Amino acid sequence: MLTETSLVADLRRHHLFSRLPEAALQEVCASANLKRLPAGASLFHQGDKAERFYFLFSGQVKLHRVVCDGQEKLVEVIRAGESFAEALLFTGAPNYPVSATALKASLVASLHGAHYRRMLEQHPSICLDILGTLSIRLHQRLNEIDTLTLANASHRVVRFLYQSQEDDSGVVTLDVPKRLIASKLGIQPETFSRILHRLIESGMISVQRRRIEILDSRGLAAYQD
Amino acid sequence: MLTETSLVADLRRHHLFSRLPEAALQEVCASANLKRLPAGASLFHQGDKAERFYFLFSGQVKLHRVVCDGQEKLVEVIRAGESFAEALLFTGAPNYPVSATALKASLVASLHGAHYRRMLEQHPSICLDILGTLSIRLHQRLNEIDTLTLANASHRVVRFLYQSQEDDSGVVTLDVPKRLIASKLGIQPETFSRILHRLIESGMISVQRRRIEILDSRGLAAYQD
DNA sequence: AGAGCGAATTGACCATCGTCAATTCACCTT
DNA sequence: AAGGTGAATTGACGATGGTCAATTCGCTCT
Repeated sequence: MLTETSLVADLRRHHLFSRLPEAALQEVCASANLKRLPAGASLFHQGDKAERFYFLFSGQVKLHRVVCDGQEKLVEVIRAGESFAEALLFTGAPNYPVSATALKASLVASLHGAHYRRMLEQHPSICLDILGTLSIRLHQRLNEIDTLTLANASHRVVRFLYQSQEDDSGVVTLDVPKRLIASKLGIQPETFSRILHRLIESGMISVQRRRIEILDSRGLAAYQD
Repeated sequence: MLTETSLVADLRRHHLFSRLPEAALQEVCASANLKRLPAGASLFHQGDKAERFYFLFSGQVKLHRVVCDGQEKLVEVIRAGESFAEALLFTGAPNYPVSATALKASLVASLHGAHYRRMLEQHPSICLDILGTLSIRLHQRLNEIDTLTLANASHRVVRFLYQSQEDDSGVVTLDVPKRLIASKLGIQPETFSRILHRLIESGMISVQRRRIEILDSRGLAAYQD
């Protein structure tokens, strides 16, 4: 049960809920659970029965997969104000395709999927909005696949840096450990470290802790090996 | 303008149109163009203004991207009865993120996106169906990203073979040239050829032209290097 | 401030895969 | 049937990136 008005207001700002009539939102909140997760806590595991989806009020959660040889692969980092595991609302898939683990202490709402879905059927106009965001995610994935099939690791890192800078300021602030970035790029932490080093040596970037600055944007673009 | 009843019936079978009222479907057909493409013909290019989406009646179309160094990357092969480029109906993205080229002589309907979208707003219940298929695609991409980040090329090939066998029969029939498969897996044609060869030598599979048979399913599963 | 711990870095070595080139193969046209 | 074209294969070589191990760094907890 979700009652705090500031939290309900947070929900309201999300596209999954923004166009719901007041009564419908109340109903959603009534069937919601609030969960506090300490850093490192697991929310659900890949393969678990998927009945609920989530909204992150504060903190940070990672979605990740375990591939055959036990290696972990980062899929996405969820930030405050974002929902996750909502795609399976629509696929009818019975299990989570990823695991969710808190990176920092987090506050999440757990929502009942079937319940929300019934709500949606009564307010179908919202579907168009959701279609929009889902399509955008699809394109993001397409982009990621591009990155991963780009010939070599340097390409991927450079591309990652480009895509991660906020409003072309040339500044990239990593909000997760470097080894997770490496996992997302499909390379080893050692390789990631070495490539950054090479970029520093050639004067393209500078790195302090988790803050990376792009010094020579066009040089970087041309770097591509 | 699309009038042939057998073609309209084909459209009807597709989830984008199956639940449209008769009058709405008529209207969609009225604004449709029919196009014949010889093998190798281009339908649209990556970056082109995206106002139309497509339905493939017969033949085969590939969606592909060109990455920085001029290499081509296969994204998807479209088969008869499938629609494509429909995701951008909802993203509002102004340009195609991929190129479309006929692999075989093909017959496609070209549909006006904005027109269909207006139709959808009047029949919002269909959106739920579409949400379903879109979500499924999202999962497919997730799977593909898994495949691509799996450590080595052999893993990817083995995984590809598994996923491509029709109903666990152990038979995989490639419907595009091997070099395109290689491109989809993010490896070179030479590497693909060598890996298949290794699998043949160890008795895991047999290959005749484009027909691959999995002989030792569990051995293949264990192969993983 | 110091101890402890995981992350990050660095070095050395080696397997893997990409590249270039030559050859064979399959299919299509004449 | 012969010739031509692009795909597929095979070989040789080298660069790239993974693995293992040792060391340093940075943060947290006492």
